[in-house]
Amino acid sequence: MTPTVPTLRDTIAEDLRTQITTGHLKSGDRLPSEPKLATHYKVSTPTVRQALALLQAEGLIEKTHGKGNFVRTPLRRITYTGGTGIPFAPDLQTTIRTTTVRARGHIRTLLKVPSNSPLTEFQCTTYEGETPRSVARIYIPRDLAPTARLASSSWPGGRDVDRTETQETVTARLPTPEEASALRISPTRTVLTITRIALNSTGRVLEAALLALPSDAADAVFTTHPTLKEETDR
Amino acid sequence: MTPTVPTLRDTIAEDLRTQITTGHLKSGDRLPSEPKLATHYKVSTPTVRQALALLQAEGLIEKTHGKGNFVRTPLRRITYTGGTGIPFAPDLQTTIRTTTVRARGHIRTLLKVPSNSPLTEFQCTTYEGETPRSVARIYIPRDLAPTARLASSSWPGGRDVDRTETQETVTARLPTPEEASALRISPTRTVLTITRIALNSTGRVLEAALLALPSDAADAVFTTHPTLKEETDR
DNA sequence: GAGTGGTCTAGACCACGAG
DNA sequence: TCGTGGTCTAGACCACTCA
Repeated sequence: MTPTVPTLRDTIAEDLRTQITTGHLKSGDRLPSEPKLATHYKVSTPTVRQALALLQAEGLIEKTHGKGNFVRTPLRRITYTGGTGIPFAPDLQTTIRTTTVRARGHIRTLLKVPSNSPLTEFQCTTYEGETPRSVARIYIPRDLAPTARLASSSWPGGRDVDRTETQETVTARLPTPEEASALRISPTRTVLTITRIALNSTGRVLEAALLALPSDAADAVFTTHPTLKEETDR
Repeated sequence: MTPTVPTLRDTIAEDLRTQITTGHLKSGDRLPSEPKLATHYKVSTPTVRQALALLQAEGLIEKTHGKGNFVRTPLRRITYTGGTGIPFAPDLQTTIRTTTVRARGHIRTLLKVPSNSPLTEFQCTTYEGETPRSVARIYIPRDLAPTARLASSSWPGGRDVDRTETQETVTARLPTPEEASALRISPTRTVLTITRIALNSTGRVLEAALLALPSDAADAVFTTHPTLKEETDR
């Protein structure tokens, strides 16, 4: 059903796609310029551009204004592991900026703290070489925040306090302009977002974290060992 | 930095967006036709269409060939809860088709079974009224599959066997053509995919599940209660 | 300055939905 | 049949990159 006739842009995209996947066009290669592709395929440039937009959405090519269209070097996928701090992979560097902010809006709701109560905000960016691979904002009530050992390996709001539960919500959406520029991706490329809150045994929220990762090169992995409660409460 | 000048399509999209969010245009309303919008904004129709494409990507409007562009009735978000069977929300109906297939390719790797070993495949679609909200393919080695009680509330591969670990990988990507038609979404709308495997205490894979949900109306929630092992192994 | 992609125009024709 | 959106054309001009 719905055997719709492939459009010109689809057939052009399909042709380029096979050239890429068969290795005819290699990683990092520059594609012919758009006018050249247009004359080659005997179509107008907008049609070529629509085909390229498809390949861009699939993550196969990268467009750079003034330089050309390039076969995308496949990014190694990075993995966010549930319950941990920030995405992890070998050879990732992380920069962290720490500021103090006042609780408001969504963050306040997540942390269940009064309005304007002081929070420590960690702005984390993970890099692979020069390429940003994830951004995170982590908020911790200031009376819980570690102060002097940010450079240590232990994570803020981490394992030294009793942390009994971590709730993580995963969604995909278009990036905010800030996220797009921080990750250096096009505003049309979706990001995988993770909203995480950590609770202690009294139900107090120890931490709220908002993470964003380019969805075409990121996975989030969660491993659950069912507890007795989960086994019985249904 | 990068205070790029907003383009025509951006300003048009922004105007329509505020009209929608302020309630000027209500849920289900038909937008003026594209030529009318073009004359109203004093641009050409392709420019209007680019603006509409942005709103479509954001999930704010729905385009229907031959009928018009409509403000999208915001879909209630559905939630997939980590470790469970399929997405859940009130008033969701589920259809399940069961077949027997032979293990091969990716599925075989996930289940760690020999090639061509028999599997029971559950093809699940979750509906909210007439609207499909999730699709799932669940594979279980046939010797583990429940046979006579599919209609019961217990889930295949479920809690009656010792299931000690569930690993779930969450990604976002463009839907396959099959997923797009099954979910009745445009092939350009990303889906949130969940790949889940369940292990028993011997490490045997009890189940492999592939789920896909439209990412603009779905969340995946994972709650982890750290075990002693997780606490200590770092 | 040469070459590239980004934006936009002002049309054309086709395909779909509904009366 | 009519109005709608979908596809496509053949240009124009601007903005960016690099030599």
